[in-house]
This record gives sequence, C-alpha cells and structure tokens, in this order.
Amino acid sequence: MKSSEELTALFRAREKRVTPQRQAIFSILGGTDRHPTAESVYETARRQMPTISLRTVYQTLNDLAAMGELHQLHLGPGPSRFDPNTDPHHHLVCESCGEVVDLHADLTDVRLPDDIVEGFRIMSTEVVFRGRCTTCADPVDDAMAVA
Amino acid sequence: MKSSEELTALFRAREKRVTPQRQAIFSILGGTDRHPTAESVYETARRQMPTISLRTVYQTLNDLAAMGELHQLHLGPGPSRFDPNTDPHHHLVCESCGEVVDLHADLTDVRLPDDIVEGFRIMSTEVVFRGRCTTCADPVDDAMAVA
DNA sequence: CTTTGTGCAAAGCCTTTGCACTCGC
DNA sequence: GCGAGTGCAAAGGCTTTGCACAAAG
Repeated sequence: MKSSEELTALFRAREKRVTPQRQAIFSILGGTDRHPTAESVYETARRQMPTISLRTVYQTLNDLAAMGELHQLHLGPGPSRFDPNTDPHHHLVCESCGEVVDLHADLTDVRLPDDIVEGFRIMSTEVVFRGRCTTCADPVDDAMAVA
Repeated sequence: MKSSEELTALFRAREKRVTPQRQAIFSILGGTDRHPTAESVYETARRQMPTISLRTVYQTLNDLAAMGELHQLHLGPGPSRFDPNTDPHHHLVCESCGEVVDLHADLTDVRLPDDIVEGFRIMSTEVVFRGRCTTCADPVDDAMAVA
C-alpha cells in the first residue's frame, strides 16, 4: 500500500478528487497488515468520521482496486477481503476462523512450462494454503474448546 | 466425480434420500469437465425435469460439497462455481471470459517448510493461474474484436 | 407411516445504483 | 461554479429458509 501522499497524487493525476473520507480510508488501509472486508473498513472509518457512508467505502475500495493499489481477494463465501499489500505474495487461510495471513515466500518456481498451457497466457499466479492457524490448531492457552 | 451409483450408495449410507432430482443432478455433474454455477446446473436440469426447483439444486450441491464429492470454487465475484473433479488439481482462470480450466500438473513441490509456517497447519494447497485463454488471447479465427 | 426432500416465495447477505446535495478543485 | 463525491435508501445478484405438500425408505 502506498502512502496517503502517493495515493493523493495518483488520484489527482486521474482527475479523481481527494476527500477527507478517502484520506481516512487510505490511512486505515495503510495501517494494517490484515485483510479487512468493506464492512470492517467502514466500521473503522466510522469511528473517526461518523457520517461516512458504506457507499463511499465501497467506491473508494473499488477505485483503489481498479488502480491496482489494492487487491480484492475471493477466498471463500461471504464478503470479499481487501489486501493493501500489492507486492506479490500468497495467502494462508484458516478454515476454522477465517483468518488470512500473508505469506511472503519465494514460490516463483510455481510456473507452468513457458508460462503457457494449451495456449493459455498466464499473467499472475496465486497460491492459497488452507489449514488451521496457531490459535485454532492449539486451543490450549487461549480458551477451552467451545464446541 | 463418482458415478451416480456410488453417490446413491453414499447418500443412502448417510440416510439421505435419492430422488430423481438428485440423480439428474448427479448425472449432469458427472458428465462435465466444466465448472458450472448452481444456476447453470439448474438450467440444464430443467431441460429434462421442468419442475425441478433452484432450491433443490442448491441443496444437492451443498450436500455433495459437504460430503467432499464436489468442490465449491470461489475464484472471483459473482456466483460460485462447482468442480465435479475431486482429484487434487489446480485451475486456470481467464480474466477475460471467466472460463475455468483444470490443470492436472504436479505442483507438489509447492509446499512450505515442514508444511508449517508460524504454527499454521496446512491441509490443502490450491494454485490459481490467471490470464487469458486461447480464444480471448487470439480473437483471430473466432470473431472480430467486439470491444 | 415417518421423515426427508421438494416447490414456491419470501427473506438475507453483500454489493451496486439513482437521486439530490455537498464540496474539492 | 462545475463536476465528481457523498449520504441515504432502494434495488440487484446470489444464496438460504419457512411452510405445506409429496414422496422415499
């Protein structure tokens, strides 16, 4: 995720306006290594700007995604998650709690012969590891098994 | 995807009933290497059984998915796609037309150190290659570029 | 017969959109 | 000021669910 200043410049260059609402969203996204949903960005934004609307959040997230400054992840049912980290990386998804963790591993060997299969031109590769996060795998020091 | 007979046995074993509707869905899924949406399974089923309802389709697909006999894919926005092929494999997704193609490649080397990262217990790995399928990459012999 | 499955329609969840007002530029 | 952005509320896609009837076991 670029800095708020960089994003401001990018928005201006595209003749998109930079409003306090957008700046708030920029800073929320820049300050996390999580993978928030639109709804959770909205909740966070509302704390500092109670009148912001969900529409504005969706629009800004979509704008950022269209500019390639934010990735939209579809890792399962339910709301999509947004990933402020635009460096190439992969994800670990906990099947139990839904937590998503970045994996900055070198999986560049994951590649098809000549990047082409049956004429398919590969432009990006994403690897999703599914399993159980530490907390869900060892529910010992956290809490009693609750079901 | 198992045969209709095998699925019938599995359903009976789970005290789930085997109705003509379900058998129709079994055979539709068994006869494809595509990745249909619930809606498209419904449309196909309706041709041979006009009174079948979308609810029945969703319920059967969910039952099969819960039994592990069908995978539900979340590869992007829009309706989820169902994958009748339960052998471990990966996917190519065309960013242009949405087509999903199976990739039966040996990517078993895609593995994390000891299958564990920061205590995360990996249970499955899925790789999604995104790009353009032959048709969308070479719109030459198919049709004029239509925009 | 009992219990699950089915059809229909309505509700639910997530996301987008129409409209009138506001405000960045 | 002009036009993009915003807030509100309503609509839109996809999926699930309540109810009463039908049918599998």
